[in-house]
Amino acid sequence: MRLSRYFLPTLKDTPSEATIVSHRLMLRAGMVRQASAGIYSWLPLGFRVLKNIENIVHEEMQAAGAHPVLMPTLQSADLWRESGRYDAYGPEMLRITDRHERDMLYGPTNEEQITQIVRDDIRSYRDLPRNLYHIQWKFRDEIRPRFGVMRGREFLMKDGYSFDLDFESAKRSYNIMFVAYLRTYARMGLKAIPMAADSGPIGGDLSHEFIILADTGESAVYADAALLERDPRQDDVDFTADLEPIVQSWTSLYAATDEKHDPASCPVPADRLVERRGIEVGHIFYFGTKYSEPMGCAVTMPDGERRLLHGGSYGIGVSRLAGAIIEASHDDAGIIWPDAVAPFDVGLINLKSGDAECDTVASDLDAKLQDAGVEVLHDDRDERAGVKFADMDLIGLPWQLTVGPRGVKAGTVELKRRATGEKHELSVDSAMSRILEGSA
RNA sequence: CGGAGUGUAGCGCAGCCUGGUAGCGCAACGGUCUGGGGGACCGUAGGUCGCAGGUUCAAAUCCUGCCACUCCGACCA
Repeated sequence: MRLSRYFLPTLKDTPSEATIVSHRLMLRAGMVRQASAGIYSWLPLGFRVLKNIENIVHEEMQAAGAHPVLMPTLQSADLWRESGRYDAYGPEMLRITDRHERDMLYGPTNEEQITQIVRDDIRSYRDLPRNLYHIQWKFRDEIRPRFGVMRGREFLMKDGYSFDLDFESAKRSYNIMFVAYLRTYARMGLKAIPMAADSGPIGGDLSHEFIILADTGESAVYADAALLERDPRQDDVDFTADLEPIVQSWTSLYAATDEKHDPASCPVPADRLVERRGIEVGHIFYFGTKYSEPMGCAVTMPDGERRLLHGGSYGIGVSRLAGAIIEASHDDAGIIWPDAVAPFDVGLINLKSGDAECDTVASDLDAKLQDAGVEVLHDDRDERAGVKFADMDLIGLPWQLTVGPRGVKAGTVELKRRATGEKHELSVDSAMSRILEGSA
């Protein structure tokens, strides 16, 4: 992509409304613009990040056996009256009336909608278990939206729902999502720690929040130091096997948000207890028959018995993650994207746009990288070097490749790794191979 | 919803107290010189001062009401 033809409105000054770093950087890097309180437009660069996050979520959900669907943003109030939540949900739910005076609502979540779908079309125990999910915009009319996309009113969420015959099987579904979440966050370059959470009025101890650590996080978290040192990656998981040992290996170590943490009863000795800041990027819970009972969601068993389904729901804040990743990964100059979610792999800087030799070398490199499957943002603007370097650091692409008259004469280009700042003068070929190795 | 603020050019801000020609920096546009970490100079363009009403010869400035946005608190992916 040639920057001269792209839409990347970067800012030198920080808009005054932004106080936390991810919000500032998302505005400055031209990723988002605020439409109104807690509601954002996503510009090309931000949209690419959002899509990358979505893709990882899709891949991991499907690897774990969940099936993608797409449910509407607008739902019927009658459906929510069935579960009793139309009245239970407070002013946080945006209520709308259509031209026929029918009560509608902009979905803050989709338990009712998915339960209706399953109720209508899953009739036999043979059809279970099932796990359906979608990635769709939600609206919650937060009392006070803030922190940019980290706590917007409109936000993109992956919400998934499992349906099982009994607790045993529902617990298996829960474990699958637990492990899938670990994998999902790890792939984004994040260390997300599962922490015991309140599961609301129903459902014992089966609820976990996934928290990533960031100095600017909104809530304090307390954890066993051993937990923070764990490598969150979960490679080669066999989702058909018993996942309880993996889940246990995480949940057996103490971790709690400040709401749940009680210094008096904390089992971790002081020297091993670590206090950090965290951002919630996911929440999973098992809720049994909370929705299937009032909404009559049941299947027929071999002996003819009608059995209510046991449900769980699983959320990932997709748009929040874009901000959360920046909170966890940035420096004074700007964003430092983990490779997997970066909007482009390489920022190619032509220092002397208009110079025949530089133009040729840069264009060739651009083409070669693209042929090799590398996504390139090619800064071919007629700007001064400092502007280009500053913009490139700001938007935080993993690799920066600089083509300038000095290097062109010597037959080299400069390759910089954004995360470390490490720079090397290399031949075009070895720069290429470093990038291909590094991003593979 | 309680508390505290802010609305003046695309962005960052001054001017308001003490009413009298609407300003600065950056960005934009044209040009000259430059050219490896946000360069310099010359020129141009851009504003119903959030909206409505009031006071006054005269309102960005004083008064009233409304709206929007931000920050702190309780709530949430």
